[in-house]
Amino acid sequence: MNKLKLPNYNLEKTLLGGQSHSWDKINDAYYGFTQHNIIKITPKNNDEILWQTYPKKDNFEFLKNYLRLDIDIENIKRIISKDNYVAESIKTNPDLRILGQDFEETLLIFILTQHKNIKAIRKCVRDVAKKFGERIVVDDIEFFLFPEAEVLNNLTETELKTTGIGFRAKYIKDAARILTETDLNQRIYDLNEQEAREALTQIHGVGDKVSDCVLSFALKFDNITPLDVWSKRILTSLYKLDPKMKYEDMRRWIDDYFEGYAAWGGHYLWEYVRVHPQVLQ
DNA sequence: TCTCAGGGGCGAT
DNA sequence: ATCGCCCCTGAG
Repeated sequence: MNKLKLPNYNLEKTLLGGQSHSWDKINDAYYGFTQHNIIKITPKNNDEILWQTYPKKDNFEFLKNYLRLDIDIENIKRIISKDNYVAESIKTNPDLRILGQDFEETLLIFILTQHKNIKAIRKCVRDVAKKFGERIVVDDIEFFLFPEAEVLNNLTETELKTTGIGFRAKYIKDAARILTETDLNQRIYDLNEQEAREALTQIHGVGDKVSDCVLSFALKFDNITPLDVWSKRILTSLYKLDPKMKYEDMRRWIDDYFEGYAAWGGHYLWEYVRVHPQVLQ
């Protein structure tokens, strides 16, 4: 295991919160899966971690990028502390972070999240991994990598549906096809916000919300936060926005409000009301 | 056992 | 611009 100094990083809220569905906490350690590796992180002494990646060991470049170790969290918290709701959330969820997850994995998984609750999402993501992903054993625990687009692309819609993903199967199929047959996977990193969104919404089954999940949770657009039903409730109920506002106008509003850090401000609010839905009353 | 809604998006009006 | 429906799963 490698040791890393990691003060002010809320592993619990960051890894087990709403931006990733790939982590489990088992005996005080966090285990996560991607399309390429299993990551184990064990908190130690409050301000450091022990970590390892499998099967390719010691992949620090991956970890550094995934945890976004270069972020100045204090500065961001200062910028987004605009009101009591955010301040309260920072207290409730101290040092919650935004991750830099893999593009392809994030896209595929958030396609699966449509019209599901968190529990169902976690189950169905694991079902897909278990059925079509590579098995890796760490600490005598069985994990599965999330399958690559190329693997999914070679499956029929019927085969995909054996995992219980229902109408999302044809969406996964179209995404897998585009990821396999085009260079989107490389090109996406050179695109600006508008171009990236256009490229993503070309995929059948990917709309505003899912593409914003990808922009925010994978592509590091710090000014974008996905506006799902909960975020919309927050904006209309707490911030008195008109419920009939178009998605695009709400997105512009929250981007402006958090001065380019909507990914962070929006996520602090989202985690807060998820734990305390009564504040929306 | 049955009903119902759930981290959206599509296709028909 | 609005609205029913999509396939499945877990909660009540």
